Amino acid sequence: MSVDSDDCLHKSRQMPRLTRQQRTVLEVLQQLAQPISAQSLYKTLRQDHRSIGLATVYRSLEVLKLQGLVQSRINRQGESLYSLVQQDQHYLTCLKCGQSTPLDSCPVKHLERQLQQSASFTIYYHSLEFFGLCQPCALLD
Amino acid sequence: MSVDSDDCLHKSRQMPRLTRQQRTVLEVLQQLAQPISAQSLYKTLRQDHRSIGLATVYRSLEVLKLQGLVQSRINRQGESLYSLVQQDQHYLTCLKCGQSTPLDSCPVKHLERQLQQSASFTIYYHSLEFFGLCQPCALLD
DNA sequence: TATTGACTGATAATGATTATCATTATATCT
DNA sequence: AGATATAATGATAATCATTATCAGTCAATA
Ligand SMILES: [Mn+2]
Ligand SMILES: [Mn+2]
Ligand SMILES: [Zn+2]
Ligand SMILES: [Zn+2]
Repeated sequence: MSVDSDDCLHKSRQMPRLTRQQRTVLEVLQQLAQPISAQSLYKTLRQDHRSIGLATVYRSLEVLKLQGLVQSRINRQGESLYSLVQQDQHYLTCLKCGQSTPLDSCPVKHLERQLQQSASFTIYYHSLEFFGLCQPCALLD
Repeated sequence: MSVDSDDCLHKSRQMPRLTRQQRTVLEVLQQLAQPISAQSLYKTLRQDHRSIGLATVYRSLEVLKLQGLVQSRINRQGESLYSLVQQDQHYLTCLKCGQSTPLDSCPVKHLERQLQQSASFTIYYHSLEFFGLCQPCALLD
């Protein structure tokens, strides 16, 4: 009889329960539909009067990634954007103007499952992005 | 009758011929089998006594990307690595130890051609990478 | 050859991320 | 519970790849 039902969600080993700050960071990501940078997340929390240290924001995101809960991609300006792993979004990005258009579905879901089995590697998420020129930029030549 | 055979390689418009520095950067990438950072490329050229300014290295790489000749990906430390677009390499990367294992072939070549036609977007290259835990790191739990 | 605009390189500025370290919270004992 | 060891936090400083600046140089064209 489980007294603490939350335990069911975790592996048998001494998987450390998430700290208050780590849960806060996770909640922000859950409420957001879009990837967000660590800096923005930090500022968002300050405005909400739920401030946590900037270093802790970075550390929490790292922990959550290692748990397989959070993923990151790096935008044009070299800034990391974080989101839940279940957000599985991919983009066409223009090298000239930087505009990103999302694809309407993930083309490699199946491939990931396939790889998962062949390789001795636990896959948490993937990144896939196409780069080139959008129509307007291509016309300028 | 073409007097200058090199012209055949370029589009009709006034595609500016590459400058000496831009050609130097391109040559380094051609001789290398591995992606290289702008900083390393800069140092390599210094040792070769073919020095060009660091800013020019960055600018040249940008020009070459816009020409569809060069691609970049961002490594674990947030540093951009550059290579020729024809190098079509993808990795499994461990979130804990950072070790990257290359895949032995590109799983999305066909997909790229398919997208190219449907979308009004000129695709130069793509990035695809899988993240998770390698066996040793997964065992440590 | 003079004019014009693009390219270069030295250097300074930027800004996201990481390192440091004293403090605080949490877990593990007796 | 109280004592002790261990991990997490937050303020701040340090790092370092990249970008901005700007004066000087090169290259094309008339
Ligand atoms: Mn996907
Ligand atoms: Mn590929
Ligand atoms: Zn564009
Ligand atoms: Zn590993």
